[in-house]
Amino acid sequence: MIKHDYHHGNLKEDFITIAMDFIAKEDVEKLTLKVLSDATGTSRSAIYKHFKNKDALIETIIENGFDKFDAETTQYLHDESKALIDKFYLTGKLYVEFAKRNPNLYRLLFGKKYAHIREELLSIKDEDCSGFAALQKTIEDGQKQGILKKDDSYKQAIVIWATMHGISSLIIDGFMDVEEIYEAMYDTLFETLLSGLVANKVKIISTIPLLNKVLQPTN
Amino acid sequence: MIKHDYHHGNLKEDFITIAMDFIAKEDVEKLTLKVLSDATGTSRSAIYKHFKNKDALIETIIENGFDKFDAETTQYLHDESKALIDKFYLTGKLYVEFAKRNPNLYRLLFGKKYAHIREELLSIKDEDCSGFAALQKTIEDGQKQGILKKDDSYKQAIVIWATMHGISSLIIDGFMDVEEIYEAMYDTLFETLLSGLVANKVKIISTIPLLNKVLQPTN
DNA sequence: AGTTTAAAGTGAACAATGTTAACATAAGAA
DNA sequence: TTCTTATGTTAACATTGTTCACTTTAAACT
Repeated sequence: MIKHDYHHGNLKEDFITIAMDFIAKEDVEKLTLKVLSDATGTSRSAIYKHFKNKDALIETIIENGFDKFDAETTQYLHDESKALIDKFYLTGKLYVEFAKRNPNLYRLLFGKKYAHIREELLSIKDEDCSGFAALQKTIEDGQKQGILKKDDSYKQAIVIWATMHGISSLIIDGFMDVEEIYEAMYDTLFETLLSGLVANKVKIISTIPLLNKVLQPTN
Repeated sequence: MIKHDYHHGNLKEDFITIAMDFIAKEDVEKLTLKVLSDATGTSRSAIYKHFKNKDALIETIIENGFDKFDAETTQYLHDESKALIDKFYLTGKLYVEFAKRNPNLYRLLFGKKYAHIREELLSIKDEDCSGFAALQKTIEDGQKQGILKKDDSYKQAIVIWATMHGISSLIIDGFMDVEEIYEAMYDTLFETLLSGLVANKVKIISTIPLLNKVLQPTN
């Protein structure tokens, strides 16, 4: 008679940790319940005592994923020691690098497959905590300081987001030889993007040499 | 004894047509072999006489999909009756609208899931046929005409592509109330993007009022 | 302490999926 | 006509998520 380890203790937490670790390495499609039961040494159906179904686990992963994403990408937006323009440059870089470092998680958070779960989560969460709101606020600061064109800050935030999302997606979905081209590509992209956002005839203050060189008023 | 319809005739073509039609309406994930066998009135394994496996069918769909994509998005790049700037504006709009009209196909063509198939296909195909090459050539024309900044045309093409891919993905993957915001959003995005690409002190010729208003030299 | 109860495990079974193998039929070439 | 081959069929398989009836154990309540 086999002695079973009933009452594992913190099985729920283990499932979450294992799932997060798995997604750090492989696509969420390959995360099966068998992977989880094998890793925890439990039976295939043990997980159903802790999550309603697989989607409920994914929901937790997405929740944790957004926390991780916010923690790793928004820091400069709240860092008042940084010049405003630099906030955009550095935050954008953190964004793309997060996607590069966590391609499977990024796809899980921003892809279509689990959009229904994401929407449910984001509708519950306090929207003011999100990175998007912080971005929008930074844009509004830029407008007040005369650095950015006075325009709908929501639209401008979307423009910036779409650009970063686009380059991130192209990179992690296999359209670019990442290590070769990434650095130069990001700078070109950022220059182009910001040229369209900054107000004319304003001297840009930045500690990043590239930005000083490129974004000075032309007249 | 049931009379079976052996030798369907053009079953392979039917599978392809049905699959394309299916993806026009639903996600490729839901395209199962059962869907195909039911739709053709054949057995579950009939498809294996025409395709090595499911991936081989998907490969055909992707191939057809790229043909469709090129046919529906690149027309203005070769239309010499259009002003150069308008080519970008109109092509970008066709791009986003293709994604909006064919979200499932767009995701299939540009997503990660079948990237291995896409890469195999694109490595075989003549690269000069692709829309990207046409975009790059148009950029080079713009540089020669002094309309666009003289820079690496490959990088500039990536910037434009990333921007359009980004906004398209955000829209079809559920981040925007599409009908509400799309038109205005696209214009803002395009203005911002193009401001960063055009050469300064050059009068832009366009038949699109928006572009005339926004992109004139400021001095 | 002893009993009850509920939480947290187990294994067997389901239907749906892609896939393969053995078999059946029909069409065309010899 | 006969043989071969293309093109179909059915049955079976492993893997997937999921449910159900059962078992065990920790803790709560006399």
